[in-house]
Amino acid sequence: MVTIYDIAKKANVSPMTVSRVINNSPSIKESTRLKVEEAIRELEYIPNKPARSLTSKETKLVSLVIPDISNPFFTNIARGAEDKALQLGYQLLLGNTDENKEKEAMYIDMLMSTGVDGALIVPASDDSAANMKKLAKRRTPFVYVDRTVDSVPADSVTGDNLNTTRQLVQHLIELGHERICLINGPGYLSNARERAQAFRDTLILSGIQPNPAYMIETHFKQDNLDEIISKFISLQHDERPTAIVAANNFIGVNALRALRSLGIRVPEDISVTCFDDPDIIPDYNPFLTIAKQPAYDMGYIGMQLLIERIQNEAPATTRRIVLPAELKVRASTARR
Amino acid sequence: MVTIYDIAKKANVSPMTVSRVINNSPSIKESTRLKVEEAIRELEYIPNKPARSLTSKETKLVSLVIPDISNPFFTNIARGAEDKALQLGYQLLLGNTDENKEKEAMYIDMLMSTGVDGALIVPASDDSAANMKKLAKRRTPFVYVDRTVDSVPADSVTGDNLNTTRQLVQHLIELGHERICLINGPGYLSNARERAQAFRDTLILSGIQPNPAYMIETHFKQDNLDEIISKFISLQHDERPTAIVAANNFIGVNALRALRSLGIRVPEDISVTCFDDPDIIPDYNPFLTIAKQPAYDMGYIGMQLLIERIQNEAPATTRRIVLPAELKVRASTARR
DNA sequence: TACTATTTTGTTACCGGTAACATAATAATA
DNA sequence: TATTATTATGTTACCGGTAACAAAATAGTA
Repeated sequence: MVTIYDIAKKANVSPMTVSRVINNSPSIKESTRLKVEEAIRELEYIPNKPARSLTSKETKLVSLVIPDISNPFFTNIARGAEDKALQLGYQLLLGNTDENKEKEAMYIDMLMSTGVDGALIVPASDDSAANMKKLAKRRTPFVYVDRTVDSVPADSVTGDNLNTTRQLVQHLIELGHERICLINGPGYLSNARERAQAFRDTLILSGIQPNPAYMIETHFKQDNLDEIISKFISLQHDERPTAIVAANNFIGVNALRALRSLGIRVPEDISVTCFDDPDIIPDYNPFLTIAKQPAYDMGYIGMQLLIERIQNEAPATTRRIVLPAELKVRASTARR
Repeated sequence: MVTIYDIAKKANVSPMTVSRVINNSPSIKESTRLKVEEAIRELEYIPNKPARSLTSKETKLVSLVIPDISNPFFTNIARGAEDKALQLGYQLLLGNTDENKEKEAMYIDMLMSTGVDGALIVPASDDSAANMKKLAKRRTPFVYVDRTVDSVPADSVTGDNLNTTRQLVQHLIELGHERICLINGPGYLSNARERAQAFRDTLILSGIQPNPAYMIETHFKQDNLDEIISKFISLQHDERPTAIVAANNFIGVNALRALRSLGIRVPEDISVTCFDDPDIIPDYNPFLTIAKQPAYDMGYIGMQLLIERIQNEAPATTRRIVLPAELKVRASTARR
């Protein structure tokens, strides 16, 4: 391995001078700079970042901790985050928690040990608080994306759950639906809670009494929903929901599958709508009516906030960026 | 920051003893081990990996360099790679080249500087050879996934382009198609070349003379194909292709879009088939007949090979793993 | 020309670990 | 009990850089 000492010898200067050239310190005579650069080129010297980190206390590494890169919503967050990171000279470490807080804890430990300069996190649960506290204690900056853990404050970039839920529900109400059910994520996630609240509020605002039986908590992963759906379907006709709001793309697809397997037609028998696109290619399957959250921007802006914080360019107060979604009315919702 | 020196002081031992406890060296008295572990817990000590890297010459970091995480094919590769890496104690760095060899060069430089222990690479071009040579010179192990750069040998995990292309083409021939066209990736990519070759060979084997006009090179990205497709469509009736093989998922979708915008029906007027699924959720949009390559496995196995190589457990010769694809006949191909 | 200010380069120590060797403590053996 | 193995711990130097200070070289001024 070629080090600054090799360069120094070759260029007949001290290692410190080489270091200065590498970091283009101003007080270097042009002639020595050229001499050193020549040697660097000839020996194909590449600076050793871990060594540098030892004194500089920074690694130029940031971590992205998400539930699952395979969910297009998170894929887009990842792409946005990576683009911004690269642009600002940081490299991105990826971790998939699978919504599991133990796995999350592992990543948090690894990332602190690796000495990343900061982390962009989609927390797995409110119980992630312990993990977040570890980061906070270590003064490793981090930013929440999509969800927050309110007991441990930090900058965040999230969707506007209130208005997005409202858009979805109002769209259904406008189509004449009243018995609308919400298949939500788990209540220990901030976004699921916000969506539940907004769901209730919107119904009430429209003069519809929310029915707790119509609000189900599942999780944000791919799964079989036959049981839940068939329970709805087995209700007598005037009790049966006519529309479903799924709290994310996977739940939406889960619901669609269960309905199909039960022989229920969408949207003829029941309307379905959800948060986020199951497709990563826009409009490849333009069937589901969705509220498309700006996932790429969430990652991009989140990384921006994070790096500002890393570089001490952020205000002392925590910043909460809330981004609107776009309602894409397509074929899975119909007039009642 | 808490260091082994702090622990040493607290536990009344030398730093070296602390180091030994951390690395659970065998020759440590049980009582001191407990004492030290106690101190580690109390002070919440976390080992500093960059410092360790300085002497150990390893970072436990591996890099994944792919064209675009947003392509579900690469998303699955990434997930497979990350799962294996985590399992073997490595962290994954992500880089998107956008099929651009200058961007690739940037990542290669960064990754060498960061001192990753190895890299999993989907090369952007045959001209990536210069980048791969840099890695080889530095003795940074790397493994090709999906594509190879033959001038710089290394382990590889690729799809079985020959047989996969054959499956696709034969499926079309069995449906009575003869004027089949291939919309391929760029000729400077090994997989595109192999697919072109297999395409020609399969036709000849079936007694069909390959028509060079039916073989188009584009690129593996999302793009507008109206021009290319309308050129095909404008051919007189008995010259007009009746089926399209797209060399990847994006090209498949590009073709579908162009056909739709030109008012051509699929599969009534023309059959369409492609490599890889545009969906990441299996069968979410079960329209396109595809050859589904085992992307997750490619990433998983690729990472396995890479880490074996890193740990000097690999044979001296380069290994070439070739994985078969699964033909999923769906709705976009029909009898002629 | 002598002296001071400024620019350029070098020296030393340290970042947080670990390898290699040295020494102290304990156990085994005669 | 003295001597030798063995086990447990400590010392020193180094990994590849850089910060902080020191010294040398050059420029500016009287």
